[in-house]
Amino acid sequence: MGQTNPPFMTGVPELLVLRLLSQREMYGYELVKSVRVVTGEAISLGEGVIYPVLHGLEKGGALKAKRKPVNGRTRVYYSVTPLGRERLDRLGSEWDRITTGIQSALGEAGHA
Amino acid sequence: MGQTNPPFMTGVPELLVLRLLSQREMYGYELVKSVRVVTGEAISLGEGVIYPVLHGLEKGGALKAKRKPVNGRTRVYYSVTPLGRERLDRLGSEWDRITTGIQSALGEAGHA
DNA sequence: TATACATACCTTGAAGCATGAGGTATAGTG
DNA sequence: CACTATACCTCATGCTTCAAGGTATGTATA
Repeated sequence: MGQTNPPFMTGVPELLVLRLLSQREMYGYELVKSVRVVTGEAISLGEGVIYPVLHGLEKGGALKAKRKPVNGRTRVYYSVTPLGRERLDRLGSEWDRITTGIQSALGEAGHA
Repeated sequence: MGQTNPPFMTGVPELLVLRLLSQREMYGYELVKSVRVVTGEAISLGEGVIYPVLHGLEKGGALKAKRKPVNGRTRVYYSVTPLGRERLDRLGSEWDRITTGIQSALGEAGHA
């Protein structure tokens, strides 16, 4: 049944979604593919991850949704609100803080 | 009640514990303080995090425990087994893969 | 017509795992 | 005698990722 709690992934979907949407508005299905591209295929998020994150962020006021009918199908475009930008800033700082700390720990290369 | 699933921390305790123990054997209480030091105070893991990780890794054969009485108190020293080293390598690669991917995504600095 | 695949939205169950708080006990210090 | 440091431990909570499955339209293929 695969892995439900893969290492180092907690918070990553939210960070990536906020980051991508801070550059331009996108819809869920587009985000799924975009994440793969911008991470150089390193990270792949399924729709089962993206949509809940989108809904959660919207409910929290970090995103704004806008429905657009395109070719008979309906797309839901999301954009980042000012509150979402704050959240992105905070998450980004946290990301830096933690990766810097770990890099420092891993860098103590056997200088014994 | 604080945060139960803080961003970016999943898998981090295990990575740090394996990394520190790969350099020299240590006991739980010592690890708690060591993590703070080697991460430059960026990451602080409580005993409620360290001990379960230690027990899980030992049960999985990645660590070996050795009891030593010191000054009337008992210390449980842990060292990394060959299997633990493999696990550390795998976790380390995964860490690199993900951080590289995210850095790449974050680096797309508004070139719009 | 039927088949299949891409687009595009969605929900759900499972379960891992960090966290804080709390518990036990010994040694040393004021 | 109280308080702090050392040193071990367990537990409930609940967030969050994930795979799998569900609905529906458009388009290409045979």
